[in-house]
Amino acid sequence: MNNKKTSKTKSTRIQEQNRQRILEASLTVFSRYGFRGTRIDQIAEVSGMSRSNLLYYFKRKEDIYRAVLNEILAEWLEPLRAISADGDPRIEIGAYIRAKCKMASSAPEASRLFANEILQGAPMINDILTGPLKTLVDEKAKVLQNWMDKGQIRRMSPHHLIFAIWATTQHYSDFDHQIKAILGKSIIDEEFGSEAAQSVEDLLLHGMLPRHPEPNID
Amino acid sequence: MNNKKTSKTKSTRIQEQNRQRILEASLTVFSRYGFRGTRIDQIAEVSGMSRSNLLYYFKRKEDIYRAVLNEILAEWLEPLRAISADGDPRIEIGAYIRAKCKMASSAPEASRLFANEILQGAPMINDILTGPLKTLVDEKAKVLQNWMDKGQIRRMSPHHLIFAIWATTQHYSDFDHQIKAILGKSIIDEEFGSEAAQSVEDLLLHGMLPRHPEPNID
DNA sequence: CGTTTCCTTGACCATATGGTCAGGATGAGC
DNA sequence: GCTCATCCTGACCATATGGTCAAGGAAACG
Repeated sequence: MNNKKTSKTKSTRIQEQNRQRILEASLTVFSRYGFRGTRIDQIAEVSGMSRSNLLYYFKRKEDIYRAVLNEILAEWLEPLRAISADGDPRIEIGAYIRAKCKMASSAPEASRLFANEILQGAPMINDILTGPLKTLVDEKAKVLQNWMDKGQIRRMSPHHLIFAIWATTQHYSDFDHQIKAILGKSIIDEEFGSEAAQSVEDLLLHGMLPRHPEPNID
Repeated sequence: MNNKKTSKTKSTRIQEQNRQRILEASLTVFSRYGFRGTRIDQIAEVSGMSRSNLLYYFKRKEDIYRAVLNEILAEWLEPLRAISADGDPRIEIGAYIRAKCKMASSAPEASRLFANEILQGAPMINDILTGPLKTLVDEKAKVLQNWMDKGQIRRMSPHHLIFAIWATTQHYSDFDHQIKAILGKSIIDEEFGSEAAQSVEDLLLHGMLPRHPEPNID
């Protein structure tokens, strides 16, 4: 039953395939309707397999949900982790913003899944938010604070700055439908994606960099 | 008190009261679980009345949902409408940002309801998004554009600027739970609310104002 | 008081939904 | 081909859910 039986039972490529198929379909449906609003049959339909078969791979609806969540969680936080205290803030934060925009463009459903989960009170990932996420954010806030102390970026609340980056970038995936209604363009569209990325990066960098064009301190 | 009871027109204070009670409870539940994830019984429970009685006032779940949506829609767009083309951009946009933050603080559920509706593809308000909302946004985008042409704010995509304001302000209500997990503070808390408002206003204004401290051009 | 209209309720129904199960189909190794 | 483990399915079940209904209260109003 348990995957990984060390040597032999390799979870049979077919198993690997179907699990993946289910997870992909689940991401689509869960990201749209949230946990409670999602019906197993929908996932089955989207994944193109019978509900019975789907339940053969995941005993419970909640199991699928948690699996999807876990699968994208690490990758989701990666860009923030990548911010280096030793780098130049313009470069580091600029890269972070671009990475987040890239993700909004290439994985909008993941963003919406988290949005949905948070909206519903984060019942499944609350421990992650208050644990690893908080730790990571606090750590990077210190990095920002350090840059501020050195005068490399303007003095402001580092936490709020992080929230602003999250908000502006994720907005393009979470509210994609609204933006589509207003502009007729979607973040999925690569061209619009880079246009949005540039806008956000420009606005935020200008907002956080000191007014007097900071002399190169090399 | 009973001014208009003679004709068959309802009003009937008791009716007015109960409808309101239902709408309030509905906002709470719908904003959390979205349309599909919400159960009528939940609304009944939160509103403190029997499901039968609730269905006496609203025949269908969808009727309640639409009613709530409509009730808060106009008020939701009001701040954007209030932006005056004749004012100073710093004042106008600053006021807009503060108004949006205020709403995020005082009516976070309304924000979350919209967020949920958009996430689910805006099935109920798509016509509003592509109609009145788009019109309003386009109109205000022109106002911004005009300010840019006059050099009062930096040149950038006005639409993306509006999105950035929406994103940063609404983030505090939509992702309140996440912020609470990280900072231990909620946008509901008045003190934190104004702290957030200041941060956002400061960051965005600095981001959009020209670098060289714009001389008063009065 | 009686009547009328409005308000509330519990019982009821059809269907949707999450989840189980026994057994049949399929494929891999022999 | 044969065997066994894996894979898949339709039938089935218990409960949840949206929604209806008839009838029992309460309030207005003469």
